[in-house]
Amino acid sequence: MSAVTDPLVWEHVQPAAARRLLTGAVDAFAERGFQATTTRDIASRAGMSPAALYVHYPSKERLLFEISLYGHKAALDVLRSADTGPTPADRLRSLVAAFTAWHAEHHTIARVVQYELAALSPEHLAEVATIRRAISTQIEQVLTDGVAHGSFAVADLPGTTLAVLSLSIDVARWYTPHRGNPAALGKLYADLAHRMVQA
Amino acid sequence: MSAVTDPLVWEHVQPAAARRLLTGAVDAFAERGFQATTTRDIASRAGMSPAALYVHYPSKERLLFEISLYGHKAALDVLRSADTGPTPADRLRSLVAAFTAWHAEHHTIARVVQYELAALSPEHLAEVATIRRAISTQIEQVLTDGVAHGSFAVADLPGTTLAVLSLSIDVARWYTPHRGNPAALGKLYADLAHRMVQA
DNA sequence: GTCTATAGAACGATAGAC
DNA sequence: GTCTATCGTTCTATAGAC
Repeated sequence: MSAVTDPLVWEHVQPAAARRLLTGAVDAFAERGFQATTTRDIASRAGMSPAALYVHYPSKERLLFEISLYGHKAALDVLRSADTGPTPADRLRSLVAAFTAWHAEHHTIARVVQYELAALSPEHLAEVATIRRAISTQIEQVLTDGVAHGSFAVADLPGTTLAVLSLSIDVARWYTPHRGNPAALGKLYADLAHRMVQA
Repeated sequence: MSAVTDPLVWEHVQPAAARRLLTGAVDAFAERGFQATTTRDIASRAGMSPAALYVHYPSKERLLFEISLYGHKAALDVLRSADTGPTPADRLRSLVAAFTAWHAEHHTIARVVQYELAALSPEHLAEVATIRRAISTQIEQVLTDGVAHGSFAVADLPGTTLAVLSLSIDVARWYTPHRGNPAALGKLYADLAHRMVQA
């Protein structure tokens, strides 16, 4: 079962018809991009006529926003839950493993989250940008703590924060299920990120 | 002067009208994506009517292909020229510094190269895929050499190759000129990549 | 080689029946 | 809440004058 079409992921979307449209939109946006996806395509993936979409969503952009907002919240939740461990090194490894595995496991949602920001309205973009800053802060804080603790050596804090995030985010670009499993990839990337900052 | 609109970069495209269309297309594709860009937009950036585009290019996709093919060749050339140094560590640092700086300096071309592959025709995609494999091989070889030399410790060779490439490629997603200069970013990333694989 | 004009198709979104 | 039908717009690409 694909992570994207896993109904548990979108259980909070009601009624079922709205959920079918939303999961169809995730698959289509991830596969072809927002601009190349037609409302007819989304509706037909949900087994409905083009007009039925507008009963549940006022526009194609609103559908994108619902996906992007939920995806950003889910990614931030994953990071906040993973920020545990006795040392900064343990916390960083846990953060990177979880964030990377999420991008692999949910690579279709992640692709929409990371690569379709430009298609959002200015208001909707501002809303997800707030969450993006919180995600970045979560990584930056553990690096700061590691430097204070003496276990990390970081010459450029904002630059290294961005590099650690980059490593996980880029997974959404290339990942397909046949290219390794999310947990193993998370472990590898946790190791690589730790080595990047180790004193 | 923006790297993209630097006429020296596209000097080989003749006549000048074709070059103006091509640089307009690079800017538009990088800014809005291939699907969201209209032929009218490209033509107006070149100061021409929509119809004039078709005197120089048979389709919008062909314009994308010319940009993507040239961009891939330029990226591979940068890597091949940078693969120098007495030790694998020196070579890796030089490769990552050059590849990263290229993605920053030419971030608009790089964005088209890395994020618009899905809009290419199957035949054109196959052609650039050949170059992409050569790019990947260039990094993988130096990692292999470093392991044989005893200076690198790499648990997962294909996974680490991809991670090193990811770090540079993702620069195209977020880079703007106000976020640091390409050479400094290249140095930082060379250091981070080296630490990722150091024995 | 550039223009104006437009063909022909597809798009997002709406109207109104059931 | 779903359908069929379609509105009004916009798109890629072409025709033909200059």
